[in-house]
Amino acid sequence: MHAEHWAARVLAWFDVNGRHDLPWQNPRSPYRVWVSEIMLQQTTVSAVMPYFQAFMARLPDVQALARCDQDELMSLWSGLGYYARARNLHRAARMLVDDFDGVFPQDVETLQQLPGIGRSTAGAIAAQAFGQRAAILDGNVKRVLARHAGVEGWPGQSAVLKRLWAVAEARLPDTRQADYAQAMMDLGATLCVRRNPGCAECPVDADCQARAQGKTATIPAPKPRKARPVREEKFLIVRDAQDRILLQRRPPSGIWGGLWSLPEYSDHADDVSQLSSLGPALRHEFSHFSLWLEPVSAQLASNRLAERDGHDWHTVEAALSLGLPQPVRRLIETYCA
DNA sequence: CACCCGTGGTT
DNA sequence: TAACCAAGGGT
Repeated sequence: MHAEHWAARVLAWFDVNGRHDLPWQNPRSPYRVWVSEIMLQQTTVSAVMPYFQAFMARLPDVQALARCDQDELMSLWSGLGYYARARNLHRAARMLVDDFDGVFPQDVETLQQLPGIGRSTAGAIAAQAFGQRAAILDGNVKRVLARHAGVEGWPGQSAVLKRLWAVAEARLPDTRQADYAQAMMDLGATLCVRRNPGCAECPVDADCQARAQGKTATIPAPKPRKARPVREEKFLIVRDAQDRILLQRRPPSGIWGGLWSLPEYSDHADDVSQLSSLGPALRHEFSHFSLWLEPVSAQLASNRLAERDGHDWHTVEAALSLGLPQPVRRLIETYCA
């Protein structure tokens, strides 16, 4: 496989069939590419689109992001999930302003030292924002290369991953780095999809190993799944004399880190005098467990809970403008509005 | 390496 | 419905 023969076919396909109108492509700046790459981790373009637009309208450059406060950032990220990404984005912005004079580094090694930027994201920024000859290896590219080169096994295994990186590096062209990176992702996202790939329209179908061996359904191998434990928790809806609700800021790391949420009964059993169910439990899926959220109206035994650090009364309207986890937002909309 | 970390859409 | 899937990185 000659790199230029490979890339020429991919790029020719991209020119006709690729995505050229994504919000972060025009205008394309290092800041916009960076934010989009972080937002797009583990999710889909359609989910990111509205978040990206709102984010850019409010925080148009790295300086604005660096000086934005945590609550506003979490409000902008609320509902997008994986909130550590937002916290890392914030930290990286302050590093860029403080240590890099607000100017993005252009090389993969330095980019990778910023929190939230791993090898693939560093490659994506280097290639797309700066035209560097850098490989990316996100889920799309893994699928394309694993199939075409016939690399079997689950890409989470280090040996498989290592082979895929080697293939990715070996096939880099000498020109059009930004287009090539986008082309590979587009090929994976629109044609070389997980199920029922569009091999008939594929520009590299002729020498695809998985295609030749009838293995497109098994390459790449899926991640081995484990059973998800199920947990349940009573979420407390407590009102004060002005009909405000009690919220608590969650710890800075862990599930929903840094977001505002309803107090949970298991944390505050001693402070609650009366409980009454408000409705059916709401099921929420995390990547590694399931949670039943039980909406419960509660009376406080004393005002000790409300006076704790990180606890505050909010009107329902103010609460809904905060950075809330999606199921908590749903509970408040359903039972407080 | 195993686990942690969300959410919405499909099958 | 449960399972699976979608532009990963941190610990």
